[in-house]
Amino acid sequence: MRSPCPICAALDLVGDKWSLLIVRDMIWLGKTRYNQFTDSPEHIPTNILADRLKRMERFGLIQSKPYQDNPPRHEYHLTDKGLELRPVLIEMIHWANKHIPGTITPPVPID
Amino acid sequence: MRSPCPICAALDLVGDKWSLLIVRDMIWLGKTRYNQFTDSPEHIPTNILADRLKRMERFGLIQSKPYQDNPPRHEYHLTDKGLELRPVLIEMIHWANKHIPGTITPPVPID
DNA sequence: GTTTTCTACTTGCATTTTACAAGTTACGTG
DNA sequence: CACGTAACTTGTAAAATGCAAGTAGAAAAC
Repeated sequence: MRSPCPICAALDLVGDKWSLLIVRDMIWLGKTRYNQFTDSPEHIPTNILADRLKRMERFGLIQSKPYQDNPPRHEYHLTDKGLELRPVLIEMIHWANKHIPGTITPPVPID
Repeated sequence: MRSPCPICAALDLVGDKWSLLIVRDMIWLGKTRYNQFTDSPEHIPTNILADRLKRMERFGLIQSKPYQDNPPRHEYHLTDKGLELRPVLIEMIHWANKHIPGTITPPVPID
């Protein structure tokens, strides 16, 4: 930890360009599998996705459950800790819709 | 822009480990000068600080005002666009205080 | 029943970003 | 006039990111 500041601590976990987009896909689009995340319009690189899924599981934001044995495959689901990032994302949506032209209010209800 | 998604657009501006810490210092600690930011407990590297101040000004999150001519020095102040990141930060504080042990509720009132 | 496609990754490598240390420039103090 | 301070800049090593290609097994297509 860089400091005991809660904002700093949060940024240590999700302060990058990709983690919160994965959370977004899980919360509002119900995505759970590898391919579904790579299909998103931002086109996350596959090595970054693999890394973030591992990282987020290590941090307790998501949990992976195997859904077949051979070859081993898993689905990724948000834990409570991950799910509760939702208010943060909602405020980011409000802010961006107000201040960044060209952003589109999501077609799904956000709250 | 990677996509018109508001969350993605917000992350393109502040999706890194340092920008929001500078905003935090401005909102709750009233910091405006270079040295004040380097004094924070996270110890931002000076080149990163210089880069972020320029970047955030380019994005319209802050505005720099000269307060002396020779040598040229400026103070940095949040614009409305920057100030309104406050609800995002507040949700991050709530989240971290609940889910990351060792974080300390800030000594200043957050809302 | 073999070739092709699909899923879920991993690997290699070039580019970019970050981190740390040291240097610079002009002013302010004793 | 030596010394400290504010606000940077520069150099360089380390880490993160991005892109393309490769892989292994299963399922689908022909």
